[in-house]
Amino acid sequence: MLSGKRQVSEAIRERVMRVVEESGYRPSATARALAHGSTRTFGLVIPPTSEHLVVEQLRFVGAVAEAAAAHDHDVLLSPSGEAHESTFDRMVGERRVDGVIVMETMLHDSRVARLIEEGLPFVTIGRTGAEEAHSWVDLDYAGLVTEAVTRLAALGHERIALINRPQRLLDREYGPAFRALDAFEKAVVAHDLRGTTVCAEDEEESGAEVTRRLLGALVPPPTAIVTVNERALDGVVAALRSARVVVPRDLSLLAVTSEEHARAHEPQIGGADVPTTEMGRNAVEALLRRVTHPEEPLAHVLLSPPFLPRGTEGPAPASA
Amino acid sequence: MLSGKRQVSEAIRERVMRVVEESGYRPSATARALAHGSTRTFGLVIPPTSEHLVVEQLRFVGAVAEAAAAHDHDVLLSPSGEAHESTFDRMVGERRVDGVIVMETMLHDSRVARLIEEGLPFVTIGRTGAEEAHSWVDLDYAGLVTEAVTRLAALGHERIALINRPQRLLDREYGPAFRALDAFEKAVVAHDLRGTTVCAEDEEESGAEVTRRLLGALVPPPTAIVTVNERALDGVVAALRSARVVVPRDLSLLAVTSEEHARAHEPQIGGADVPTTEMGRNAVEALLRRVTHPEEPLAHVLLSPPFLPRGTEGPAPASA
DNA sequence: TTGTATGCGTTATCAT
DNA sequence: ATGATAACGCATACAA
Repeated sequence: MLSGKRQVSEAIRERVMRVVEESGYRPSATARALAHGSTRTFGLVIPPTSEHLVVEQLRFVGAVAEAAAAHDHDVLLSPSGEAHESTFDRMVGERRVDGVIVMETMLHDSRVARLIEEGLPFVTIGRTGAEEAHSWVDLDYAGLVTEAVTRLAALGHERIALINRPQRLLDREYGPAFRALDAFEKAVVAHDLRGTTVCAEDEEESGAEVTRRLLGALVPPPTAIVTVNERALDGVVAALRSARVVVPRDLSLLAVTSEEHARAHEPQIGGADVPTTEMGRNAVEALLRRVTHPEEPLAHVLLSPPFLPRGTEGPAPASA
Repeated sequence: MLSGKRQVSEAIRERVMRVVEESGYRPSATARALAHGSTRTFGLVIPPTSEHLVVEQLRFVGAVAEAAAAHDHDVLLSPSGEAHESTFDRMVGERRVDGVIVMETMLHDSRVARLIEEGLPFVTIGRTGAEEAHSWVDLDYAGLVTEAVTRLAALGHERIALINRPQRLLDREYGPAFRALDAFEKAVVAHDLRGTTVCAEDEEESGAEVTRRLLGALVPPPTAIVTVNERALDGVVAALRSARVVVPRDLSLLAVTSEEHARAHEPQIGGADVPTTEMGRNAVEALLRRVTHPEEPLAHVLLSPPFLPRGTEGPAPASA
């Protein structure tokens, strides 16, 4: 009972503190966890490295670790993917953690099912199909894509392309890819435009390749591109430059990507930020509430960062 | 004693297994850790997110998590930096882990001192000044930079620039930055060349800015650039393109960076790979040996990936 | 081969 | 206000 939960006289308190100082005593986290029933540790399920990890995700991992540290909690990593299922299994089965944050949540997610079954508190990054049933923190991809299309429509664009995340993620019903596609198609119909949607891998070369295809195969080509694929964006910019397509004179370009990444380009790419730090902080705090106050309502945090024009959107060029 | 350490008759084994199945029993990791004295967990000290994290580092974190998982171990994150010292303190002080992997090791590193003091097994990524005193996994930056300079000298280059990691890391005596600089200066002298060394932040814009300075301020400008700064490389390439400098016709460019990153450029950048996966695996296995066989010699793993020319090095242009 | 008791280092609950 | 003691859930050593 070293940690001040008891009424202690000043004298004895002094004495104890002195001994603690001198002997360099530190309580054992393991023993405390066993006795107290809480590990002061959160699990973080990260995407497999076999897929291309993006800077956004790294920043998020760091943000979670730092936010957890701010609340005196540690973070236990659990790589997901076929080969590493056992880690997740250990984490939840052996109760190594008080709660879990799940990255790259799918609309139908087996990990979420397992967590519900085990009754372990958790927060997902991105919503599942049963979004009312658990806490989540998500980015409003649908709203942001809709806004992008609306802006472009207002500027007179009639042919717009969406460069989405990898097809594999769409197939596995990855929320952001799924919702971006859905919102894009609806917005295109609403504004009576011609929309094209393509997937690119999370890598530059794929983004470049897809862009070349958009410019070459489509007749006439789109006058604006919207993308939610951070890594592909680099390739898009490179391909446009190679093709001597000047932004925004010949083509408008908007992206949902981390602000740091958007501003690293020349010109800086307009669009909305993926606020990784804020998402990490929100996730940790939501999880903490689930753990300490299970009776409180679930947290549903839908972040909608402002759209920042940075000069990469302009009026549609006179038709070809 | 569920885990096969005891001689059990087949009959009772069956019975136990059946009950385990039916009741969904799972041993508690915490209780086991307390009784057995080992947590089956490794700590991983990551750089602060306030600095620009690079893809290399993210891949390394993932690689460590996956390598640890392959040996039935989990990974506990510890963000380093002023504000988060408490996390590290908890990790080692309260013995939440069996061992620690330290990223971004400095030549004089307080965390290493602490770990030695505590007698906790650990492996550093990069060497400290007392490299014989502990296990480490490092990349041979000195050797790779030397090879780059030697190659360029053989091609007739006489003015070569090194774009290093941020000045801040040099000031704090960060090994890779330190050794790259040292090796560069020695190689330049050995081949009787004119060398220029500059630091760039870990971001594109800084790389571009530094490159513009090299091309503009130096008269005559260098005919070759060597860099160990992954993020700055993007800026270097962009600045060269803007300045209409054609690689390798006008200038040779070599980089030590992750292969994935080097190949994402057009043209692909020649140089040496930063083998993050291999480093992660080596670090985990070295740490595992320290934990299980403390009497065995320390592991000193110096990785020296092959230099891969990819067409960005050519003969020195006829002098201006 | 099998049952039983004690210890791991805390927290929490009793009496005092 | 303080001291003693029982859990916490498992491993291990010792009896049986």
